[in-house]
Amino acid sequence: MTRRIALGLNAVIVAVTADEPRVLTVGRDGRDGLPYGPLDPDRHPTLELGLRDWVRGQTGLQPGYVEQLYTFGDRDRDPGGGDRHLSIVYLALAREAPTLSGAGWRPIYDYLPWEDWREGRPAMLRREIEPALSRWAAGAGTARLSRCQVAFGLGGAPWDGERALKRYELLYEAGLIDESGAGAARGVRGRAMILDHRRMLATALSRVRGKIRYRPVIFELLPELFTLWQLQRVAEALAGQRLHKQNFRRLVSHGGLVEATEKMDRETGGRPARLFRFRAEVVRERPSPGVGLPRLPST
Amino acid sequence: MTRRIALGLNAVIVAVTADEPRVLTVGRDGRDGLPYGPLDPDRHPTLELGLRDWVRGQTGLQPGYVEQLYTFGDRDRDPGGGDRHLSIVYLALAREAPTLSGAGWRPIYDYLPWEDWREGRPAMLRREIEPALSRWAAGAGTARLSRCQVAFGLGGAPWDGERALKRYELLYEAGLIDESGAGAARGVRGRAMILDHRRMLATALSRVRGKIRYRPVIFELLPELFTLWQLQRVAEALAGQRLHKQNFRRLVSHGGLVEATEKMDRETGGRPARLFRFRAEVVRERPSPGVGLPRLPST
DNA sequence: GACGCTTATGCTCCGATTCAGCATAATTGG
DNA sequence: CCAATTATGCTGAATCGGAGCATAAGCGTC
Repeated sequence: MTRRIALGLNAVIVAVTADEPRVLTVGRDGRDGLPYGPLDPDRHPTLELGLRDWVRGQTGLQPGYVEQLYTFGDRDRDPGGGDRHLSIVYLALAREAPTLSGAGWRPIYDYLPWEDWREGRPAMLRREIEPALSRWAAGAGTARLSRCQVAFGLGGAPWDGERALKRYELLYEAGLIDESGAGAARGVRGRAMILDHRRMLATALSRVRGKIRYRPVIFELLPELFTLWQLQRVAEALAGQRLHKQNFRRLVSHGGLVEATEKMDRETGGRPARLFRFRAEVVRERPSPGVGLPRLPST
Repeated sequence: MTRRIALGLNAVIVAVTADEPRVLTVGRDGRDGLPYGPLDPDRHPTLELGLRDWVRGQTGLQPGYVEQLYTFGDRDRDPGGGDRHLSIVYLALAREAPTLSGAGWRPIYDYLPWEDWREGRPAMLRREIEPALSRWAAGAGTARLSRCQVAFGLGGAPWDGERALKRYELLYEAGLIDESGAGAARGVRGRAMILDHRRMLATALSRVRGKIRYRPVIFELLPELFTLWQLQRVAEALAGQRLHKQNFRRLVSHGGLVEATEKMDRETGGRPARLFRFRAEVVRERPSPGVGLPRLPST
């Protein structure tokens, strides 16, 4: 035997444009995939530099913020027999910019539509996902049912945006995801990706939703100057839920996360909005500065 | 050229005994290291199973809770020339148990003594670390100084337990850590480990301190039944700081994290303490149940 | 220019949570 | 019985987060 190990680098590059969170994808065989390239021990002194190298080459983009997300290496992700394929996945935050042809920005919620609660609870949850999960959990002990309830906020449990990965894994395990091989579900529960790239996306969404609460990473997605409404729309896009406008303003301004400038934005349609900028000093004042997202009570 | 890639698995196994957080180490060449073994693509269907396999073989331990921590792969961690060494590091939580000879439990704060604030601010911070960092930051622009202040809670910034990794990295970068090669500091700033294993430990400490806030993982370190005082001591040991007793009790009990049993512990020396157990149902009621640690105000 | 529409922004009220300390209960060892 | 020790309950101040009202400042229409 003695299979060899192939080590790849993947990037989940996130941007928010037109109030929509998007991920940078590259087309492959007519299906979507994430930017990818093998680690080259000679050319890449660090993993992160290797990743940036591949991203630049495949998409033309040079993201600012990059952090390691997870390393996927289970055997069942190998395409055929032969080598064992591991992938070290990074999360990157960027402002949307033109890309090389072949790459493009796609709404994250095209792939994970049940995660977008901004227009209320997605109807597909009740119409498709809940019945299917019920069938899957029926007669399989209470553990499975309980996992479904916790992940999807059923039976009195609250919906937690940060459990996006758990939800994806449950749907996958239940055979409701294209990638799991059950052709019957084809196209129904969100757009598919190659290999386990959609799982990577779900991992990234979970991480981002958690992270914006306690680290000011959201400003990586915004221009230097922005209105509080723009900031709120980006936070809502990532969190997948609406926020209370006045309270959001108070939290970020009283929290010292932003500071007002003299400039105004007159394109709002109503009263002009003041332009703000990120206050980098906040990390010296508070232990975990981030945008306050509400902990939704139960459904 | 064409260097090959060697893929290893490391475990940071944490337990708390006698009010002291400990890590499981194995001796190598008279120095401490973490349990380690190469990934075997044939024997290990998943990374986690591979890790558990190595841990059991080297220490005799079978930890309950395991999660992936980080993948280290920068070139500068390779011992000599030749292959590129990557390591996928896992965090495990366990109850302390006897181990095979060669392995043993060591206090985490032996390696990272500046992280233990339970007896007040460690004197070494003012006596050794602050002066050395000042010298290192002097004349190197404000960015370096600012990083030191944020990481170590200087100049009005608060001390944040979760920044343990940032602190270790700063000390390393400043040449104040044995492992960074500056022999002058030998033994002064905590016990050393082989390779970059102390960095892995710092990563694990950061993760644990963050995680106990919003996931009930702390119960992995406790027996089935425990008193609230035992629970608090474990939380204090990990957080590296003292907590207010009455409030801690109220947070965990009113928060639904634990439930009282009929049993009592009479070994307390004073009034017997009620024994509690973890309430697993709490994850269905609250989005992020964990033990409440105070966000320390500035120093 | 008055009016209505839209968006921005400031402020209040209230309930929940957190912080700090006091008070009381139930043991043990003299 | 008393003092010491530990567990546990409770109270009041301070803070935070949630929901809404009120006002400001632009636009277009008549």
